Amino acid sequence: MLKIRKRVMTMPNTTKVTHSIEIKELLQFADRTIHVKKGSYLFQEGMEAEELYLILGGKVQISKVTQDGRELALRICGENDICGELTLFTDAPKYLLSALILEDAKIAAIRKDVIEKEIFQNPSLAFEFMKWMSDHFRKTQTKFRDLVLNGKKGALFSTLIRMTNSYGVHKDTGILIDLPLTNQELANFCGTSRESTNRILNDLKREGIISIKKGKILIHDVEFLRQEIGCENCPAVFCSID
Amino acid sequence: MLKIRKRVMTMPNTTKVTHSIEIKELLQFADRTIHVKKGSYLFQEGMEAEELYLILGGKVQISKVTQDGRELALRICGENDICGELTLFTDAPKYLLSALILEDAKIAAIRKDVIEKEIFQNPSLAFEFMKWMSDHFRKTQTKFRDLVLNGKKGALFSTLIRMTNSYGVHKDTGILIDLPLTNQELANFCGTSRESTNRILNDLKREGIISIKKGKILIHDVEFLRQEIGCENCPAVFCSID
DNA sequence: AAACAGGTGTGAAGTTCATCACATCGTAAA
DNA sequence: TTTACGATGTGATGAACTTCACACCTGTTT
Repeated sequence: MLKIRKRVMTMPNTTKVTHSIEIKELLQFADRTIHVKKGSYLFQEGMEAEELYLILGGKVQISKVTQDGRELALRICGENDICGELTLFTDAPKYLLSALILEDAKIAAIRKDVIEKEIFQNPSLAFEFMKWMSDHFRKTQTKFRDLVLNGKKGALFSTLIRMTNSYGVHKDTGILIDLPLTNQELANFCGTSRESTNRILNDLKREGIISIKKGKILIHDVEFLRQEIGCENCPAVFCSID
Repeated sequence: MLKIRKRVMTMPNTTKVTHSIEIKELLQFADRTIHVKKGSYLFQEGMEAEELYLILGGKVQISKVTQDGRELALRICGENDICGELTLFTDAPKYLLSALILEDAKIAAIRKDVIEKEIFQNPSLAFEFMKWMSDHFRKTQTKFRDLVLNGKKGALFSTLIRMTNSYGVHKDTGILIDLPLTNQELANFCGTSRESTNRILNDLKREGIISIKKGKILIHDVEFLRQEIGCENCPAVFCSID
């Protein structure tokens, strides 16, 4: 049974702000464009890192695999997102995470040395890149807070809210998360077991907060989820999964 | 009772790398230098953010207070650390976190507009700043992993290890964390209750892993803590609390 | 010396969560 | 259609963690 905590009324989120106009400029420095099939890896943890990637289409999941075989999913990147960025500005050129293709993708590869040099010479690009890093950092930090402070239920609610901001499609009955997700995949984002995730989702279904159609989650009452985790309604740029 | 998991042998950490030589350059753009007393706040969540700060001496704890009054501690900054950086490159000029002075501090305040302009005009500074942001991001991300995947004990172990990297003083019996910390303060870093933290610390004492002298923790066996959380022995730049 | 305050130590009870075990469901292949 | 397989749903059990309650300890004030 869900316990609803009483909360002060909150303001609605602002709409999603993308950096696509600026970040897209990176495309001109691309070394090559590649097509990668669902199920394969764009890169894997420990691999020599010489490039970073700009997603042109498709979906890529960034995750970390632990020594004991568990997986912690961190992001799902789509069009105009950047990944492999963590290896920039460092002399240890190994990928720290793995990038699994969820949906056939078209990706521009940009050499690290090229982008580093370009950033160095182009203040405007440097500025945009810093802005992106800064936004990206806040996403991680707010997610951190949600997962650490609000237990496993908080982790799941936070993940769902973020997914609506990144991949939500507005319907008249609510917001559809346009990603095919299994319970296990969702659990990997929360650091929970598949069973716990399943139980919480079923509680939400019974309460009419969500429903599931063909493996995709439709959220009828996002506000409920927000209130449960004490959401401060930060702009959607800082509350997304990409 | 502690349960010791078997782990593969790991390599020792590299020594701490600081960015002080480069980041210190920011000092020339400082607007003013201020002295702040223990117990007061450098800034608080929600306050108008017009400056960021370079710590010249003393200690500052960065934390987030939740709606229901709990506190999540994120960093302890000391000499040459930067704080208030999250408000850069954004139009919503409010501090997102609070900065409590733990130890009388001398701090240089740098106006946001000045630093942004300077970064824009000085590629070398921009580059160093990005490097710093990038390192800082990885700290957060590895901490995230430790806290989400390894339970509350993992959170505490991770926090202790990070503290040895930031404020550890090598003694012949181990590494002394040179910070006066109460159980509650430590718990705030881990998202746990004071009691849980106390119990885990006492287990560690009984096993001879740590001992406590005058409110400061002396760690005899850091390697044990590392193995328990499946530490990958990343460089200390990415495994610290500052 | 007595009183006080903030921090520590610990049992007991209750909640949350992971794990195991197994039934069911839906879809795609044989 | 039957079989097979991956995903879902759910009880039971135990471990991890929080919460409450209170004793104790230590240094400081009166």
